[in-house]
Amino acid sequence: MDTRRRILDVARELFAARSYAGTSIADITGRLGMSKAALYYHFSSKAEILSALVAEPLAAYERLADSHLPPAELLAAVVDTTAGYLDVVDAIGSDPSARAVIRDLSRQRGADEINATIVAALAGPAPSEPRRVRAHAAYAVAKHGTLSLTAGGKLATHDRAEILAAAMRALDA
Amino acid sequence: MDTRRRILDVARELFAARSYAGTSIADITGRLGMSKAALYYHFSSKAEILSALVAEPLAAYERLADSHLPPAELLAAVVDTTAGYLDVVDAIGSDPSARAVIRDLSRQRGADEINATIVAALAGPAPSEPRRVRAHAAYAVAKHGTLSLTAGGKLATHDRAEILAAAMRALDA
DNA sequence: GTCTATAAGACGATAGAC
DNA sequence: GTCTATCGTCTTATAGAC
Repeated sequence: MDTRRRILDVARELFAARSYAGTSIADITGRLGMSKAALYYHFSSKAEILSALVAEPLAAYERLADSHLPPAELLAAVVDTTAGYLDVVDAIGSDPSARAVIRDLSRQRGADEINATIVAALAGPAPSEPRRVRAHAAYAVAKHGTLSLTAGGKLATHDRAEILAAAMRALDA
Repeated sequence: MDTRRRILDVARELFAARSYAGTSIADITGRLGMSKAALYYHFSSKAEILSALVAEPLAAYERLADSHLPPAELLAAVVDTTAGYLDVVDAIGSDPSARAVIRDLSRQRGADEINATIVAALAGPAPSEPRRVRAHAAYAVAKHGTLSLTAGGKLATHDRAEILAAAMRALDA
């Protein structure tokens, strides 16, 4: 059962470097020193590896979208969720081939729709056009700011407070 | 010579939807109703299609990184460059397989390094840790905020002013 | 659980006719 | 400038032995 984890770790790393479509099963098993058939004992398809990788973070973002939290708490939750699943968000959140596979994985809402829901929650009901723009800006800070800031490492407490404050300033004119 | 443009248009669209590695030459020619051999009359390889697509926007970001503009002007230039090459940035800027190919295209600085240079310019010389965090936040607004805001369309003048103001607020505590 | 071997097809790219 | 046909390789996935 530890082999499963090792496969997922290597897959995440390679998907981040070469994308899902650009990574072959042989690439993964080659780095692990095992045969392709051995991998298929643990996973029934390539798509299932991706699915196991994204299921948890995707569900977390989905809960956020449905949380009805006020803007300040919602932004904090976006920062924490992004930091918490940093490696997966980095590896797969920006890979079109992975996103396409996830969409076809019989899932109702894709990542794009979840993002849009969160931005709408930040903007509030019947937002003015400037307010809508500021919601996009704040979400960009909370998600991509956190990502690029903590590239590779962990999010320190004082950095968390600072990025959250920046997101709030972007939201409130 | 118009055929070349039609190929690039379809390639950009498919790379955005399925990534570079996830798009085959047959996918592109299939949508254009031409044979694979016909495409290879206009481009000598798949990588050359990608290269033709990204050369101009990549050079534009590189000029920005070397511009030594003060923060306010630099952020405005990032917003305008991102909006100006919206479709390409969207299609390829977030695709790991494309980024890997571009890196191997005998180019000195990759996209990651260019981004880091711009963030460093925003932070200024010998920045404090909070200032460094704010530089990441401001760049996230200027790039990803602009991207998600104008998804598919064009950046309106008043939206441009609003996102720029949000980026400046993120930068200055 | 892991191996070797292989099926069945998609892939990038080319040859040569028109 | 575009076609059909094909080369050699890589791909996902499986069969069957250990």
